[in-house]
Amino acid sequence: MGRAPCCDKANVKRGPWSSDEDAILKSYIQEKGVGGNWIALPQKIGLKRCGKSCRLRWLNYLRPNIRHGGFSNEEDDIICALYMAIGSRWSIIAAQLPGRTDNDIKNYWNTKLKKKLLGKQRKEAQEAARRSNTTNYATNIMIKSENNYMIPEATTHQYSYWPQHQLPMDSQLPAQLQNNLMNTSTSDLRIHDTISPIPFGEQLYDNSEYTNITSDVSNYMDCFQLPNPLDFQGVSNFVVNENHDTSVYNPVMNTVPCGVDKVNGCGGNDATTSAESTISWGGEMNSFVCSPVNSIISYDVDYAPRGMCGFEDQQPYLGFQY
DNA sequence: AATGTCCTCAACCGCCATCAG
DNA sequence: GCTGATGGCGGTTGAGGACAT
Repeated sequence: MGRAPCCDKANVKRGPWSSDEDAILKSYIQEKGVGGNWIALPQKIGLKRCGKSCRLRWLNYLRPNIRHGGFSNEEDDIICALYMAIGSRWSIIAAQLPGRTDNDIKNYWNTKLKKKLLGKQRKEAQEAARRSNTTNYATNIMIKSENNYMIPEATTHQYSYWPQHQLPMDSQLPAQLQNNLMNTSTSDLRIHDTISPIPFGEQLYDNSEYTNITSDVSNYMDCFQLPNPLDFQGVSNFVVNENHDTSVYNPVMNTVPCGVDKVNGCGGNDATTSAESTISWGGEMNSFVCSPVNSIISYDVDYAPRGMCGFEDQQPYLGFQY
């Protein structure tokens, strides 16, 4: 037996709101507030609407200071960066864009931004294919470009994307890691010893229950104003960039903290957590870490998202450092 | 002008989390 | 701890407008 509906569907009006209905709802809420009960509200003010519908109408349209349409390039960047980091958690993304609603951002992404980025990616992929001197650091390395987001097309219903940048091999990459990367085949790179020690991280792989990195993860979560760090209960195996000041996280400045995924029991249905499905893992991932965007190294082992480090079948993916 | 197709976005649906009793 | 009510959210739908033929 399913749940009882929140309202009597036969006796509620559906479809677009009239200006009269808007006026009634708006004036009441502005004067008296919601009163903590959306379900009871429509009856109280004489609207033949479902309480949920009232709530949606208020939040997405009638609420003061709502902006519609006309997304700026800066907003595009923020949406892209956040989508990249946390996936389709529109409410969190909306919280970073004053005046924008999650519904608006979701619509904007689905109808425009995704296509825009895909188109750009196709173009760049074609250009890159023409360049015979493209440098591959690994057999599955992604095509590089400058300062652009890219969306892997071989994803399912959602897209991941990642800004692509030239690997700063000469100056920023620690010498040992440079050697490891240049002298190691792709398959070897899946052995975590190859990329150990991690220059900035504390612990690449530890199958123990938790690590002291969990608190750092919580800090990252705070950056995104995630309401409940326990969503990420079980997170461990994290590489944390100690030089990355989470307090100044700014998508526009290309500093992306990390995303997380549940660690244990990641397979099967559990593998469809928001972050994971969004990023479209190729395999079962235990965790991942994003490095600052402007110094990504792009590997794509088993379709792992680029510029990240993860674990599959208890084996770490290759790294991403700079 | 008529028709078909595509696009946009407001609104709905259903699931999950939270909370009170 | 259990249950039902409610809130919150992401995915999806479909009406209507824009555009193409």
